[in-house]
Amino acid sequence: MNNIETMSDAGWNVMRIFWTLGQGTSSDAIMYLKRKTDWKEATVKTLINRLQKKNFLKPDQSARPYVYQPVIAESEAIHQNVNRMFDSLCCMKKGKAIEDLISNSDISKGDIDDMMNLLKAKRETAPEKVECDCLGEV
Amino acid sequence: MNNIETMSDAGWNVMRIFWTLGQGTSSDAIMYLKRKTDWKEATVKTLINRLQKKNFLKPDQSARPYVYQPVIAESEAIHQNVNRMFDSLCCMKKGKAIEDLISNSDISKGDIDDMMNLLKAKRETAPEKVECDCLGEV
DNA sequence: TCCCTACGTTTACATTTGTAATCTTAATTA
DNA sequence: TAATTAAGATTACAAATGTAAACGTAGGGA
Repeated sequence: MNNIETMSDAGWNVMRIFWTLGQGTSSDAIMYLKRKTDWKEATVKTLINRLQKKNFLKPDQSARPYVYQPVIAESEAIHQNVNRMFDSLCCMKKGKAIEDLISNSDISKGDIDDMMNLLKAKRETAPEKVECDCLGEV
Repeated sequence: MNNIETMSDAGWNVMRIFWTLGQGTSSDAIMYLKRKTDWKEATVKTLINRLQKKNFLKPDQSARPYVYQPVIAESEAIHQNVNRMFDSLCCMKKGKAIEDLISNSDISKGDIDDMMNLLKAKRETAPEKVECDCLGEV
């Protein structure tokens, strides 16, 4: 619920493995990460350790090798992550930033349809203009 | 063009002042930031300094107090920032992440319209499904 | 002209992160 | 059972970051 802890970039890549597998051992992570990074085994182990300390990963210690499971759902983590980043953007620029993301991302037809419905609804109550808030309260 | 340097969160908030003002002195930044943070003056000065070192801010030193100007455009910085973050997301989840952003952001009617047009065009060539790439190359 | 002060520069220091080596211990095999 | 190995834990260390104090100096006012 209240995960104030923030996930590092490197840690994020480790979590993606466990999110996708559902669960796994450290050697699973090491194996898959070898495909996309040139991290040494020790590096992955460190990352797994830090992820545990931050309570993003929980090991089942009843047997060895431990089987690690994500404590936080991927969708929840993504939600927190992208919104935290957007919080730091100028309000006025968020629309264009989203357009930029749409342009640069592969999106399935289904997701596009969902998005268009969402936008259609949102348009009803959308403001004419969103004001910049970069200079703080008036 | 090739700004490999990354902007810290705190630095980002300083840049927003100069982006919005176009240019300004350190006391401008200190003044406006006092409205949204409880940073000491010294903190803002440090941040300005680091931003210079990273070549995000350039001072006009022909007179005192220096007048600082952004070296990188806000739109460009936002572009780099949001796309870098999206690069770290699972391909398959990007669509939903954008929907999440749309839901949680104030967006003007104009931007919504632009977005819908963009989506309409994008839909023509959109894939049925986007595959997860979290486990690396096949 | 001299001092004060605002503002730029340097130094400080704890924490987080990237990246890894090493140590320890449980488990497997000879 | 002894030796080897795999994997978890501890230690390492530089760079970046958040946060700020202290220092030095040019320019304005007494």
